[in-house]
Amino acid sequence: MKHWLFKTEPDEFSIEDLQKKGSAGARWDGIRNYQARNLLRDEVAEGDTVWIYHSRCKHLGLVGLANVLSAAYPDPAQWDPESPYFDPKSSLDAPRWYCVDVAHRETFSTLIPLAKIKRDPRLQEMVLLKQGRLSIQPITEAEAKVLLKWTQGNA
DNA sequence: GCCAACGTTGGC
DNA sequence: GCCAACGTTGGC
Repeated sequence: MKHWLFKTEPDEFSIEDLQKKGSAGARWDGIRNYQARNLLRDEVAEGDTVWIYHSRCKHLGLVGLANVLSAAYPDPAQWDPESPYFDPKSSLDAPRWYCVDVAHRETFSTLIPLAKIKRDPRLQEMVLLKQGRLSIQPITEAEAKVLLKWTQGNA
């Protein structure tokens, strides 16, 4: 059971939006970066834990948890000419982009700010801090333990 | 909203 | 297959 960090811009799709989807969850689509795609397609599994991160907004940080409902499947948006995620170079027999379904589990009563993560010596190796521009990224078991401690009593 | 960093595209 | 131009991400 792995831990992942999924970034989202709350102006586009926030944890509140995810919560409104209930147990049916939401399709996490529109991933158009090969490194993120490879992680989604090859490593993200049903039952994994997703830490939702709000990026490009006033309150940057981890805002809650979600469950992965399905292993990756081809993102239908890549074949929809009306979609902003349409990719004319992707064919039906060789899908280029993948997505997963996730369901809201919990919203933290107080977010874990990016600044707090940056300050903790145990979290300096987080992909979040090491590498920008990656919207799907792994969180190690040790990192997750630190983060989980911070959420205790916050649910 | 700015802009640095970085991934992608496409001409050569 | 190089690399300049371009587009996007994402913290500030």
